[in-house]
Amino acid sequence: MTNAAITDLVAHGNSSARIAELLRAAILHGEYQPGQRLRQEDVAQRFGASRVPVREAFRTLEADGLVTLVANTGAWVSRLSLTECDEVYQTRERVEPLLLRYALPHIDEAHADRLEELAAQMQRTDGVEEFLRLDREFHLGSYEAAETTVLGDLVRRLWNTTQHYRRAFTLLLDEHATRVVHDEHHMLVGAIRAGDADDAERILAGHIRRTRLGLARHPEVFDLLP
Amino acid sequence: MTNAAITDLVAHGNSSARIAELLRAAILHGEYQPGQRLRQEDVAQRFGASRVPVREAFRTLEADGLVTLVANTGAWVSRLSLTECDEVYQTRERVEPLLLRYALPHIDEAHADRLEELAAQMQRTDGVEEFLRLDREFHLGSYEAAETTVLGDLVRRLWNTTQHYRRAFTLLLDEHATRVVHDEHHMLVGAIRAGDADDAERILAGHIRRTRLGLARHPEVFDLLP
DNA sequence: CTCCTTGATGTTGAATCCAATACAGCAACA
DNA sequence: TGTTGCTGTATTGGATTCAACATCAAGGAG
Repeated sequence: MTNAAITDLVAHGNSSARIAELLRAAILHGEYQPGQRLRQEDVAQRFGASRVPVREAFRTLEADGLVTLVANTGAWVSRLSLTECDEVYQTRERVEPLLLRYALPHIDEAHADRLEELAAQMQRTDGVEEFLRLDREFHLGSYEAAETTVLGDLVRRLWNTTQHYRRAFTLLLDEHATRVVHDEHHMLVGAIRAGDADDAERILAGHIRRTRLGLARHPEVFDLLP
Repeated sequence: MTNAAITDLVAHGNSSARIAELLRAAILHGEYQPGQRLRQEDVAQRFGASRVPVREAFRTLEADGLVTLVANTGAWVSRLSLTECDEVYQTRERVEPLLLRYALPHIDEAHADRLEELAAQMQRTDGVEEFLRLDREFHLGSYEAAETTVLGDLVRRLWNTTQHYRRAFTLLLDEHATRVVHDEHHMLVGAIRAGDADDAERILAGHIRRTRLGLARHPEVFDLLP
């Protein structure tokens, strides 16, 4: 979401749900960094509300894993350790292939074309932010057709918690690694087109696993973060 | 948690976290049924607090999947459809074996003995509530040693969302099905003792899958709920 | 010089009060 | 008779106000 879009929304009606949404976007966008303290008063002022709905928004984002609350003390943007990050990736490795399986039968030709186009765009871009956006759109886009309730939310949450670490990690990708990533994206589209759920699951699990192992080999990623 | 324990806690200091905890326990204990409306004023009175911390507790439980909030309208105890329930079980089938794998290397002899004892107790009991309590203690107990943060919470949440359905489903188990469940529990302890992660994963996944398929064969479970 | 106590200050947490919204019941009309 | 519009009431949502707690700095005792 762009900053202009955020500002637009501020003008409209107030609600803790709105604040949660905007604050989530702001955190994912990198406006607040992991470990940074969130003062109720500041956030309230920023969104033109009182502290009560802000506290409710904090509770929502806490459950999303984006904010860490400590009673009588304060709120911080969540900060994952290397092991926690690894844990999230291991979980994603198990869960996302299942979600893709749910989505598979509902992905039509046009949808697959769109995914392929995203993969191609990703290959052409140089910007890190652009890459992150496209990658997110590609993967979450491939799950979009799934008619699930809990599972979809769960996966989105896992993505959100690692957003900052994806950004830092992307900076460390060498040419070879990048090439493999792109190859896997195209293979994934192929399996999706063929409607081969087992194959798609295998490729996706491998894709996530590769990222996880890459992350484990580059613990310095965590030094790039504040 | 017993009702007495709940009442004890009411007397102590107030906080939205405390209310969330007590309300969670009350819902899981069956005091509030799926689909039942939760009025802020009622809950506030019950726990001797004002509506503000209750609203925060609602937000927490919403993220837990126990409460469903509709803006400007109200809060209800979450009610899962058959497909949603199936979805949760499919997710558990993927995720819990991973958590068990995390726990496995930290389970010592004494811990395994305790699990075996729980499995044996479960075999001896006739009461549904007792069975549910022991089953929960057995499985979550087997994960207890895992030094995880997100994954453990995630699994606990999945268990919570299906608590009412587990209760209803247990009532429908015939003698044969019950026997298979007990067998699998003992096989699981065996694999845990042997430290065989692959085998333990396989058994646990099958165990959860069997329950899921049983649930799918007995859609009348959902008629037992209000 | 170090460690503990003690107060000042800022921040969080909760209660009360007020506004806005949804809902039920009733009435008027086609 | 069924539908639509209106009004009163119950309930939720948010702002303000006040209390409780944590943090930090300064000062005093060992």
